[in-house]
Order: sequence, then structure tokens, then C-alpha cells
Amino acid sequence: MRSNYHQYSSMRVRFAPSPTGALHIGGARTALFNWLLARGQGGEMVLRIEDTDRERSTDANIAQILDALEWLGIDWDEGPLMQTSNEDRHRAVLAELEESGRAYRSHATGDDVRVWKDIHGADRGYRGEAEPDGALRLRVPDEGETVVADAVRGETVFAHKHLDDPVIARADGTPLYNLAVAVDDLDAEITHVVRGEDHLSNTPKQVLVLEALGAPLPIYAHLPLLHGPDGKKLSKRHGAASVQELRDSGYLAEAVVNYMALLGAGYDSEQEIFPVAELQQRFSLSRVSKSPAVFDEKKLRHINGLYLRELDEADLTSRLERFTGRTDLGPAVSISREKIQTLNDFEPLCGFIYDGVTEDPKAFSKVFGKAEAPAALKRAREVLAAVDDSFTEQLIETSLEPLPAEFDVGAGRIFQPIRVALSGTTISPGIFETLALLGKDESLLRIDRMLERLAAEPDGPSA
RNA sequence: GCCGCUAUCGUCUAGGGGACUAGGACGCCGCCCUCUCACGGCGGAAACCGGGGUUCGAAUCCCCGUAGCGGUACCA
Repeated sequence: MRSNYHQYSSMRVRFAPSPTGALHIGGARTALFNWLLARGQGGEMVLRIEDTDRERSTDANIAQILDALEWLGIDWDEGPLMQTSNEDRHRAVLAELEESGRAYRSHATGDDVRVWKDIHGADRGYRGEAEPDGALRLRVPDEGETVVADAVRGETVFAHKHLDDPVIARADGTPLYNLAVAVDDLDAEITHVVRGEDHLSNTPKQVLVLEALGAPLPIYAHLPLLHGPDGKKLSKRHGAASVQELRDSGYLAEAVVNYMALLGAGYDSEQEIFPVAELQQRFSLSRVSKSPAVFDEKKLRHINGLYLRELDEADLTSRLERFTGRTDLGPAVSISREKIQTLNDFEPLCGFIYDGVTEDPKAFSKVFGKAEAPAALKRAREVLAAVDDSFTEQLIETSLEPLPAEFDVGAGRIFQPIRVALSGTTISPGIFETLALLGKDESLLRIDRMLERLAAEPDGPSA
């Protein structure tokens, strides 16, 4: 059974998405594993678009998949090949199979197959009679079994008596998936078929096609599926599920790659942050796990934060500017980088610097509900007004430092009022840095406005 | 229903017969740091699905059960 494996000298893998929607994380991970394998082994990767489902395959979807792969940094050596462009070859193979008697025409429908099973029981797969026309079914031998050699699962045995003769072409002669895949992989001299586990049950059909053709078999590797937090197959309702959505959520491509590599594979018992080159080196099909993995956005966020803080400032700045559409972010980047995990976290943290004070009644009432807060803010205003016009972080800190003692309160009781005056909220970058960045005039202006508001509400915040 | 795959902390995983009082990471809890939020540091709770074997010895091998998932299209 293991006699006819491929004899190609170098490894060739393929990623073959069907363009029926955006590239999901599951698909992206399949692409990544193929790519890591090829790049780590000096092999080649082929990109093939399985567009034989013309109803659902659109150019926009294809463009989206290419865009997602490019963003992730996954490249390929051949393609994108369109499966439909190989239809002549598919039809030739179909004709060959029919002529040799390995396949036959039949009008049997799914219902007919079901009736057959009801009569014959589970131990007899559907076997039809050859008819002059109709769909083309591949003849499965009654005896024996087909063994799928799987690099992650070992050998999986499918007894022929359980297999129905699979339909490999529609009545109109158009080839079906199981035929097209087998032929395309053969033609592309693919040595390792690495794909999702949902394809495992279809694999014997493809192996049977290859054997009917007397062709060599690739080595298969079926990856564990990705699930949502509820244990169900990952879908839209689990939040960011496509590569594009991840990008729009402010994740970094390198972090997404690192995280995806971790899903369904182990590399080291102590370490899990690996630059992509190391991932390529370490990746091995034998390190792929067999059980499904749950996509955990919390962990992605954590890893993203790690990568974000590793970026040099110019790089981070340009990424933030591209992401937010703002320009001249400059110093705001350095005072916020320790506090954000994604590109998307920047805006809520620092938006007030550019857009003015945020209205946050809860923050206002909480901070100015403290008796000394208005007076503390007034005093801070005086002290800050006296600071040299250079208004550096250091000078600001020195000037404000004595206030807590002066009011005999904790530092927070002095700084939070200032923070709310400047930003409107209780969360912002460090207060000295923020004051310095805003500049003396703007800082004093914002404090004055808050003081005026407080004066208008002499009994304290009503909110 | 039938066929197949899988089964270690809530999650991702390490483990491939003795090194396991089962390791790491995310998350969670507590403490420290601290002007908020984070970051960082320290500590803690938390798992071998159940039952039979095999073996001197099993998280690791085998069988059964159970559960989850996938497939079962003239979809891919």
C-alpha cells in the first residue's frame, strides 16, 4: 500500500483556497503552515485558486485572499493558478477513466444512494450500474481498503465496503472537486498536501482517482481545525474571524503570524515568541497537534502587545499614522507605546490630544467629587503658569511635585483632576508627559475651561 | 444513522513507559511598582475524560465506553 509514493526530489506544497469569501483565520493558518514547511525545507509553494464553484467564486474574493496573504508576508513560487483553467485536462482524465472502465455514467441521485444504503446496510457502499449518460462515478473496488498516509495522524484506513462510488463529474461533463484536486496536485507535482482536517474524509476518493490513473501519491497532512471560544467551528459570530478583520482591529501581521503558528502546533516547552525565520526553521509536521484548537483573541492581544513594544519608534509611528489616518503623531507615540496592545488602542488613549477633551461624566463626577479637587486644580494651574516657557517634562514634574504634601493628600488626588481637565477621562498617558506634549498654552487653556465649568457648578458635579 | 478523526489546567501547549510532587504561556486572583491605564516583577488557584488491560512501572502503549468535531452533495 505504500509502494507508490512520489519520487520527486524536492518538496512542493500548495495552498488551495476556494474564493467563496474572505480568507478566514483557519485558511490563513493552513497557508502559513504550508509556507513555513516549504520555506523551512527549501521547498516550493504553489498557490491555486479552487474556483470551480462559479456561483460563489468572485474576483473580489480572490483579490481579498491575495491581499491577506501579502499582508501576512506569505508568498508563493507559482500561481495563482485558476482551477477552472485546467478544465480541458480534467475532462481528458474523465474521458480516460470512463474509457478504461474505472468510472461509469449514472443517473443515481443522493436519494438513490440513501435507498441503497437502507437496503444493503452500512457495510456495502453504493455501487451503480453503468448507464449511457448521466453523472460520472468512480468505481470503488468492493474488496480491500485505501490507506491515507498522513504525516500528522499516521495511517488512516478506509475500507472500500464503506465507500460509495463518488461522483467525479456532473452530467454536463464538468469536473467535480475530488477529481480536480487530485489531478491538479498530480500535475503540479505536489509532494505534501497540507490542508484542514475537514478534508480527511474526502482523501480516499482522491487517492482512488490517483490510483486509477496509476499516479504517485502525495504525503498528506491534515491539520486540526480551528474553533471559536464556544468550541464550535470558527465563524463570523466569534468576532474578528478574517485576516482583514484582524488587520482592521489593529493587530500587527508579525504578531498574527506568530500567534497562528502556535495554534495547533508546539515548538518549545518554554518559549512561544518566535520571529518568522525561526518559525520556518522549527516548523515540522511532526510538531503539529492532532486535536482542534480554539482561537483566543486575548492571547493574540498579548502577543501583539509584545511585538508592538519591540517596534522601533519610527516604525510604530508610521504604522499608527497609516492605521489612524492622522499625521504628525510624533511624541504621542513614545508616551503611549507602553500602554497599548494594538494599533486600535491608540485612539481612545490619545485622541484627546488632537480632538480636544472627551466628555466623560463619570470621570468628571468621580474626580471632582473630591472636596479638594477644584482647589487642587486651581493651585496646579498657578504652579504650571509659573513654569518656564520651555515647559519640559522635567520642569513640570518639579513644579507639581510639592502639591500632594501641600494639600496633604495622595498624589492621585492632585494628578487626576489635572488629567480630567486635560483629557476629560481618568485614563491617559503619564500626566507630566501629557502636559509637556500639549504645551503650556494648551494645557493652561484646558485647565481654565475646567475651572470655569467648576465655578458654574459651585455645589460640585451634578452628573 | 453510517464512516473517520480527536481527547493534559478555562484556553494554546510541553510530555512520545521511570527525569511528573505533570512544565511554560494567555486569562484569572493576590502582592509589589505607581499620577490613571498599562508595562514589569513576585506569588497563587487551575489539567492527565471514564473504565479495563499490557508492564516491575502509564499522562505516555492496547481495548471498550463517553464526549466533541469532521465527512457523508451532480459544493469546495
